[in-house]
Amino acid sequence: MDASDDKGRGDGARQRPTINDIARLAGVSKKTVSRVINASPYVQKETRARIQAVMDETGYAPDPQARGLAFRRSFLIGLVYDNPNPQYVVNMQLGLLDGMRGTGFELLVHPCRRDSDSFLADLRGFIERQRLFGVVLTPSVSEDERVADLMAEIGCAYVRVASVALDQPAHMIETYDRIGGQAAARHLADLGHTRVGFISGPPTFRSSFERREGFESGLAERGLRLDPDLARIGAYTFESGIECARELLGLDPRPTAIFAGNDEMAAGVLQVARQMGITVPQDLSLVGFDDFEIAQRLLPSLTTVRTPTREIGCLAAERLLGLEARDDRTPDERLPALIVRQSSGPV
Amino acid sequence: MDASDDKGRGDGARQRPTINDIARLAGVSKKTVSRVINASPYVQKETRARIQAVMDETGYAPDPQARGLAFRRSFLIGLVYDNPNPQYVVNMQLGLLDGMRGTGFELLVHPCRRDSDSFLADLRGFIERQRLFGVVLTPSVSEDERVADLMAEIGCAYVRVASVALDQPAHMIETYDRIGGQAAARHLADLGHTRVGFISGPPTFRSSFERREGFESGLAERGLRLDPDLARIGAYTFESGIECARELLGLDPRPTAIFAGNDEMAAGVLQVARQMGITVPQDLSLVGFDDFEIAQRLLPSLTTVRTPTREIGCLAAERLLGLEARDDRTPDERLPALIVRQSSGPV
DNA sequence: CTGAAAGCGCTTACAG
DNA sequence: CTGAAAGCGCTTACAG
Repeated sequence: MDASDDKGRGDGARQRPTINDIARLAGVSKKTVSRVINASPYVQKETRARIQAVMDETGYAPDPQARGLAFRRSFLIGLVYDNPNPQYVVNMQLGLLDGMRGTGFELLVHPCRRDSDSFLADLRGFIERQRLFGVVLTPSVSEDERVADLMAEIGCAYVRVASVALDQPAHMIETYDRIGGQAAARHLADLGHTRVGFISGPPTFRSSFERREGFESGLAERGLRLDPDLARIGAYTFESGIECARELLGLDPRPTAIFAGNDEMAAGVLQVARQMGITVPQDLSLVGFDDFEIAQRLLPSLTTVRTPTREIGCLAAERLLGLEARDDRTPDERLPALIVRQSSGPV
Repeated sequence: MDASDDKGRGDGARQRPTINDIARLAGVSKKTVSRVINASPYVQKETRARIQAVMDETGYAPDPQARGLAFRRSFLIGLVYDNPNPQYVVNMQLGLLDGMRGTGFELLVHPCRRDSDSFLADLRGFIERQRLFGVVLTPSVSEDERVADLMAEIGCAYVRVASVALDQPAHMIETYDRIGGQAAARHLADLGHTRVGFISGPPTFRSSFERREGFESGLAERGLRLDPDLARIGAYTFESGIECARELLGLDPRPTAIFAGNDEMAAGVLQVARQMGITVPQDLSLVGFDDFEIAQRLLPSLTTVRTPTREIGCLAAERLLGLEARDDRTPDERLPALIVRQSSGPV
């Protein structure tokens, strides 16, 4: 087939130019065009400019499937997750796409269940079948060493998003949840609370531990400690928040403040408080974690710790693709930050 | 390269078998293997069995990139959406993946902004660059005729998910929002409400119109009509729900029931009611639409209309891939259904 | 029902 | 710095 065949095709979908068309129009071999596509330094400046001009004029874009076949590796990135929170998932996807913009890579989604018997086999099949360029792993998949081992074994690039460094820097984006827990503690201590309750996430999430550690260290800074009688283990779910809140708010004396490990559980606490006639923030201060949409929907609106998930996703994509030179953000923008709303106040 | 080269590779990642390996092991040409892969009828029964056995033993899976290159079409499906609700997006993705399971197709996500100047050009680039097999369009992208025209022009398979038939059956999955609106009206009328308010979504979503039409027809069935003074136009957002609720609940006499076009706006209504000292459901009955997670988090929990988004997504994928023969669901499972909770009661 | 040849649009390995 | 040949793993078009 020759590019001159193009004329006369009446189907409206004009044939896309190929590397051969560009080579012919620019008067070079296709190997030289290939060098321009792949940013090889071994192309004379004028030759490069001429080829680039032809590519621009014709709107040429290399075919990712053909390139992938020759490279033995696709231009696809997989997002592997088992996180149940839709807002986290969507924000992460948006962030990854931010980081991938203009690269020609595309995003494949792969929700999964880590407790499934076929979890690892499915994941392996997904990656090998598509010859993925790499994957981004989010909690709790990112905290599973079997997954990291699998990636190493099959030679798949990966970045783990987790609350703390679990791997070499090249494979990690940290969310520093500990700092968020610390901010919550300082906030409550500064409001004068001394009898503070805590509801953690489940032990299967590393963030549960990190948020607690941060909270305890923040209290310690202010000369306080977390009374073990005021600590409960939840499951990051609304229902578990309700359950733990019933216990904590049934104590006598009860805590004057509660830090919940995430917004969902904080919403449960708020509901129990209301049912028990405990007014927030007058009788009880409440702080959550995540700053998902629900935090603004609650009445009173929820003081919480925001993790910039979209920004984290962007960083993860950039790290995976080796694009971080273009990163001009200050480090602070990716750290958890306290958002003060109506649910917290002085003792 | 020969398959016998495989031994000795020490990198742990054993070379995948190719169509040539299968052909050699089965003692046939690769064209015949190709026929088995593509379920061609022109293969002798025993030959097919022998080839299939070799494929099973070796764990052979055809390379989608190589197949895609030869087919001039990838094995990728795109989800194109501009829906702002994370739960909708995630459920839709899960449903699409349900419908694609076992087919070898994968899901690419493409969030977009319909109001962007480059919206159509970006979409076209995305589809052509990846040579997508097809796309699933959800509201409000699915309601944009320019998009349908573009798909026809570039010859891309597509399925539109929308509240009402906007296209030929092969390109449509309907969600029948009208039926949901009707169910809400019947419910409120049966509870004895005659002075009912309505808050619609924005005119840019076809569902706004359909839900209202259904609501009006449901009222009409019970000999009631929607008083135009009790109707407001919202934007499917929490804030717009608050705004419209302030107006409706400030009327004298005020409505004894309100049907909000979605759960987000219903959450806004509930907040205003609470601030005004109006008790739900004693002083005001409230019904939403969607049954997103927030419906169960509210106090009182929200009576609402559930659209089975995940099931709809599964159907959309099956229609796109031509797999509907395997559909054994009853039609009713995909229809909107009223979920009665605490926010609605007798006048 | 089966196969040898050519091609999909790129890159690698080699040569100059 | 540039190019001709062979190959990536499949399918199409043709022949038998």
